[in-house]
Amino acid sequence: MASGQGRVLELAVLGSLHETPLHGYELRKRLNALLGMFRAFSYGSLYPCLRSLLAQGLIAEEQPAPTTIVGGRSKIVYKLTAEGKERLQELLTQAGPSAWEDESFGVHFAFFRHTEAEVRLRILEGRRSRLEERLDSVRTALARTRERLDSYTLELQRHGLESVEREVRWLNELIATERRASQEPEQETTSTDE
Amino acid sequence: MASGQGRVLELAVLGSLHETPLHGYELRKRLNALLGMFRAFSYGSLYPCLRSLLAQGLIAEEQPAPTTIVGGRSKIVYKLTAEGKERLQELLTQAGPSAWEDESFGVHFAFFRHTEAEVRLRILEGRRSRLEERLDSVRTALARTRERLDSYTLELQRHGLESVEREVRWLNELIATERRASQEPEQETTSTDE
DNA sequence: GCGTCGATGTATCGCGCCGATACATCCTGA
DNA sequence: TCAGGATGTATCGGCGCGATACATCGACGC
Repeated sequence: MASGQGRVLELAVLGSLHETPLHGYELRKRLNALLGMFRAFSYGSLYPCLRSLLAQGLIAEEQPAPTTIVGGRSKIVYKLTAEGKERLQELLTQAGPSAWEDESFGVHFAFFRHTEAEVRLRILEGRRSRLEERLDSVRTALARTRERLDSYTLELQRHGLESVEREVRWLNELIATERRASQEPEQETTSTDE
Repeated sequence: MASGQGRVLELAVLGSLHETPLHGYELRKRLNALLGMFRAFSYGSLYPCLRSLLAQGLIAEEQPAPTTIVGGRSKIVYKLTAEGKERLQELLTQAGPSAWEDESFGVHFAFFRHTEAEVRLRILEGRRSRLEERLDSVRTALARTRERLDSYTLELQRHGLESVEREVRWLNELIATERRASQEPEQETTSTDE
């Protein structure tokens, strides 16, 4: 497949490094603090990702003042290159399934600050329809079920349905807010900052 | 690793086949109807899993009346063997991290009907403390954050926190119900526990 | 001074499982 | 009549998690 379809990590790393240079260990901490509620980043994917990004020239090692280093303490600080910033912008522009699936939506959302309003809206709507389609399929499957389910299965269904419905409602609010915000500034063509 | 640590699929397949014999396609539909809100089972893992279970003798192919088959229509129906039932019981007895992690908890819960009350309780409590520990780490990381976060990041945190808190509350209710149910047969000690 | 324990730090390996894809048959409807 | 959709089995690439292995550091007790 065309490179970089499912790489959630690439966006996560590039996005984090955009704020400030970091080394692997702290990068992971940041990421888990930011998205720990949704997913858990691990070294097993982080370091290979950093290596790959380094090889692509999207990030670079940053040397601290070498005089202060005494014991040759290894601590590799990475920073975004110009190409990396470009790539990040490119990733932030993409509004496709790779943006609104379970694993990736949170990451994309976390960097919405750097995303264009139009793209934000399309991602939010994409996620919403993804969830609604899931609700549909589960509901119809449930309705077609002949045998009566035990109470645990039922409770699991109920809880799952409720969770997803709740997220849909959350998305509805976000979408409404986005729409409102994009129409409010009649005068002035909005700030195309950075 | 000792075999069968992370295999959520094994339990899912064995558990489903315990109800009634099924073939791959329908097995997947069942599973996705049952757990589609939490995860999506795919053929890419289902068929290899079936093959593995078959090789282990935990499931077996079931022949329909061969006279009615005309065109050599392939439709491989699997059923649980005696060993399979044993293995299923074994899996249902295990209350460990492999039971209360995100991907596996739903599957274990879905078959709680066949699980001992004590094991059910331990899994529910394990899941709860898993979530609380996650809440803790994210909350403290958030509190330690110096820089002020943008509104999107904040909203993501808020939503994530709320979702997890909600699940904890759900678990609390379930645990209370389990406790009540296990004490009902005795005269009540008016337990003011916790 | 000495041991140990936890946090910091980089790195790799196995492999479970997903998504996409291919291919074949059956049924339904325009 | 034939296209399209549901049914059905199967494989391949590869992402990313969990476990693990090291190494250094500061803090603590003793």
